[in-house]
Amino acid sequence: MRKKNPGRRPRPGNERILDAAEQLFAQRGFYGVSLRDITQAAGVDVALVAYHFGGKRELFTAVFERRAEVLNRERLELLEEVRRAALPGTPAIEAIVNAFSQPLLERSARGGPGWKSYFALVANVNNSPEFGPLMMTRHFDPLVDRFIAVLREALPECPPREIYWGYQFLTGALTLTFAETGRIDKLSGGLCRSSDLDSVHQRLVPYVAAGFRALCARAAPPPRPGKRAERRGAQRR
Amino acid sequence: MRKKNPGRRPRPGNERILDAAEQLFAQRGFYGVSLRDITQAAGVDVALVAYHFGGKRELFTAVFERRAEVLNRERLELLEEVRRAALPGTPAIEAIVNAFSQPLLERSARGGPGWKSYFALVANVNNSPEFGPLMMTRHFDPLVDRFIAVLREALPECPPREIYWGYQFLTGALTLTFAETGRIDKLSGGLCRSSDLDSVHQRLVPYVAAGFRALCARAAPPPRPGKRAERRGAQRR
DNA sequence: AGAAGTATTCAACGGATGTTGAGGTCGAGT
DNA sequence: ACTCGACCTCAACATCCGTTGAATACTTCT
Repeated sequence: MRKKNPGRRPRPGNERILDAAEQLFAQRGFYGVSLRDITQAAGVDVALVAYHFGGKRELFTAVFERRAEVLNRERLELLEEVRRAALPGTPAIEAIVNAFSQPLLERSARGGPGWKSYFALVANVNNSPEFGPLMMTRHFDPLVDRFIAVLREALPECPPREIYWGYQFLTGALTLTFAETGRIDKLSGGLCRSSDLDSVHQRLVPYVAAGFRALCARAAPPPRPGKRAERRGAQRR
Repeated sequence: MRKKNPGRRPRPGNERILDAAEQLFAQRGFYGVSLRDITQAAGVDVALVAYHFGGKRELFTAVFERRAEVLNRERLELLEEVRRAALPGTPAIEAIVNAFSQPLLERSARGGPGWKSYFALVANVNNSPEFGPLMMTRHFDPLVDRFIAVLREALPECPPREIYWGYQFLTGALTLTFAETGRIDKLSGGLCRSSDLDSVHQRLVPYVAAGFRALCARAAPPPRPGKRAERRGAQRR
């Protein structure tokens, strides 16, 4: 299993296929790309896909799995670190949300074009009724479970249901961000740029943290049962 | 072998095609569905697509456009009504967000299967780098501009940029909701149901409103120079 | 009833798709 | 020197794709 590197072709065929597939799948989805598109972009023969991966579907999941493991390990470590640092108390919501989203945004912003494509692909998969439930659940649920457990520790009076919904909204916001469709660029007349993931990160964390707190406040109204406050804005922190 | 109209054909061919295309496109995206899939589901001949719409692409946009107009009119009316009702002041953030999302969630929840598919399709398009910028911009931007203008009136001290980001997060959360992938059902062990859009609505509004306020607070820290002054790199406008 | 126009079907086209099997190249192990 | 197995190419397959033009059914108007 030696890796020869004849300068012409810097990476072995299977990795070149994964790279090309990553970019194209992210751009146009599973059905929008043909194996010939992929192998032509990778500079290899069509049949290599069957040889290395078995078929188109397996290639798709291989692309998806390639980076998931590294990612989840890093996020889990960061989460546990945040949790330990806060002992004997519990971390701030901001810190938890940060541990969840920062590794993603960091890699999408500065991890190179492969990572950028990868997150666009994840965004695609996450919103797909066909692939979402299968692939996201299989590769990300253990991490998400842990993340939600820590959130529950940090918000002990908040019904779990509220935390799940809060997580769903967080994921949605993140997902659209990763798609980087450039729509907000046009909408804002250039004031915001989809690609400016640092701006996103600075804002997403407080946004989501405030959202979580609002959900908790809604579920457990203040101890003093005066008149029903209805939907007035004055939630206290 | 002849299908001679068993029972009845309640709708003309072009609408049956639109209905079938709506459902299938929502499920598997533009490239994941063939014209034969669609016309077979609609019970008509393949060639009818070319006759009525011109081609597959045009059918796709026709599906997208069909419900956009009605929807935007209703949302705009609701928004203006909310604005008028608050005069001479400005509406609460909650009311504005509600005017934006309630017509969507209401129709997805109780508008019938066509509407449900439609929103899943919009979710798909919104996250697509290929179709998103074109189709969303063309059909929804005027409404979004108006919505953001009202938000700016209601948050006069908030830099516009923050409002655009807040809107982006709102759209992302809404979009994932419409996809109804069922993932949160599994994650929560049945505690939450993707299809329970009333639960979503009750929670999305306070979540997003709190998020907007947090963004504004972050951009314009309180006038009292207390402990929070150390945030350097602040974005003054 | 007949003409006109619209709606729908039929059959076929060239091309693209995913997959397959047989063969080729090349380095490593014996 | 020879084999072996990993990696890759080539050519072909059956099928499906979107689109097209001509033929047929149905409606409407006169």
